[in-house]
This record gives sequence, C-alpha cells and structure tokens, in this order.
Amino acid sequence: MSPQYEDADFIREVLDLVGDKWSVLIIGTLADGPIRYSDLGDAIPGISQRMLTLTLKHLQRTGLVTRTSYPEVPPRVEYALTELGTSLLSTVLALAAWSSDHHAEIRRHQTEYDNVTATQERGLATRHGRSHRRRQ
Amino acid sequence: MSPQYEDADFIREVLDLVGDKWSVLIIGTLADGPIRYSDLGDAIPGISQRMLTLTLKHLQRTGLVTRTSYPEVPPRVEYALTELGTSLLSTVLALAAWSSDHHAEIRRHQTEYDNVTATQERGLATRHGRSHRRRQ
DNA sequence: CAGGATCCGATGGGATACTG
DNA sequence: CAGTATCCCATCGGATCCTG
Repeated sequence: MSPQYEDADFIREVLDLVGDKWSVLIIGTLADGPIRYSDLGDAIPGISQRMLTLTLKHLQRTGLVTRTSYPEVPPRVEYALTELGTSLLSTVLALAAWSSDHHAEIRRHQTEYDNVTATQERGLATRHGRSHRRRQ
Repeated sequence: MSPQYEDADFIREVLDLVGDKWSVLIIGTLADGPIRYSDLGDAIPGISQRMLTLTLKHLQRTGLVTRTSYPEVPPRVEYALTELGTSLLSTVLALAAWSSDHHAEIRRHQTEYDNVTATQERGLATRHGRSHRRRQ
C-alpha cells in the first residue's frame, strides 16, 4: 500500500464493522432521527427480526447506536444514532457517491468480462468435444 | 436515510465489491505498481492461493484490476490497478482514516458494553440459581 | 411491542493436492 | 510460475415459533 501499511488493519476494522448486510442500512435509517424497533423494521425492507436485533446489538456495542427503553405498556424502545455513528455515516456516504459515479462503468466491465469468458469457454468446449460443464 | 434513499443501493454495491476479506488488501498492494501473482501472494500475509485467484478474478471483472500475461517460460503474469481501482482506493482510504481516528473510542465502547452485559448475566444467574450456561 | 430460541440452507474461505 | 480442483468447516443470515 503506498501510504502506510497499517491502513490495512484499519480498513479491516471498518469493514468488519459495517461490511455486513444490514449495518449501513440501519445507520442510514437512524440518520432521520430516533425510531422505535418495529418502525425501524418496517423502514428497512427485507430485514428479518433476527438480523435487526443482532445488528442493532452489534452497532450498540460499537457505540454507533444507543438504545433507550421506556418502561411503559406496551413497551417502547427507541434507537438513535450517536455522534460517532453520524460521523461514520458521512464517511460511508462518500463511498456511496463513488459507487453512484462509477456504477455504469462497472456494469460495462462486468458484462464485457462475462462475454469474453463465455466466448472462451465455448471455444474450449467445441475443441475438446464439449467435455466441460456449462456454467450453472 | 436523510439524503436520498437510493444511496442504500449504491452502498450495497460497493460493499458487495470490496466488503469481503481480501479485496481492499489486494487493491492496496497493487497501488505500489504492477506486480506478479506470486509476489502479490507473498505481499499479503495469510491469503490462500484460492482466495488470491478468486478475488483477482472478481476485481478484474469489475474493472478495478487488469491482468497481463507474458508468454514466456517460466510464465509471468502481472496484475495492475486501473484508474477506476485507484479512484476507489482513495475513497476507501477515507474510511481507513475514520477507523484510525475513532478506533480507540470504539474499543472503549466495546469493553464497556461487554462489562455491562456480563454483569447483567451474572445477576440473572445467581437470582435464578445459575440456570443459564456460561458464554462459550 | 420488542425481542429470544431454534433450525437450516447458502456462502465464504482455509488446507491440500494436482496441472499446463 | 500461475493457477485449478476438491474437500470441508465455520459463519451468515432467513424462516418460524415462542415469550415477558
């Protein structure tokens, strides 16, 4: 790595933090302000209760999110972004911007790559009497 | 998400790209200039041949890395960062900087959280006659 | 309402052995 | 040298059911 090599460890740390499937989605939703558990689940399409709970615990442990439970009936629990969480979100949004800027170019490369390798495989198959399996 | 909600998809896209275990390490190493397969493997401690190959293919398909093979004996294959790859690296380094800045605070939160939950569990155990299993 | 407990299939990734 | 091919296990995450 051209800068310093210890960057590698820090990158690993962030990716371990938010590289999973739901963390940044939750952080992003919490950016709109405190929200209760069930509303959070509704706001994030496709997330299961299990992952919502697990990811929230994870984020809470890291200090990115706070959990406040109000002793009422029915119970109410609100989750909110900490300052740390907000600062991380803004950094992550830079990544999103990069993705937005280049995602057309990326798709171009991908389909081109797929076409080339598909052509190569077809060539091999005929030359070898089609001994290789098609891609699943 | 306070900005636009489509950010979520873009974030997913980048994380799917480089959220795995080795991608950014490889990108970071390639930032020093073109390098051959085996040297790349030596430069990245702990990576297996399998993952080196797989991740390189992945990065190549996305257009972040180029593969150039020189028809010599012994064979020589060099991998290099594309411009796209370089631009991504600089963005990712912002994340690394965030991690570097806050990683002490993060560890503070984590140990505090662990202490609290450990204490709570101990309380439950004695009150219930220790009916719960210790954490593995 | 806000979770916890289980079960289970899908991937991710390591170790090892083999090849053009 | 630069990969492929297998085997295998650990973790991730979805679905479903249960509870204070």
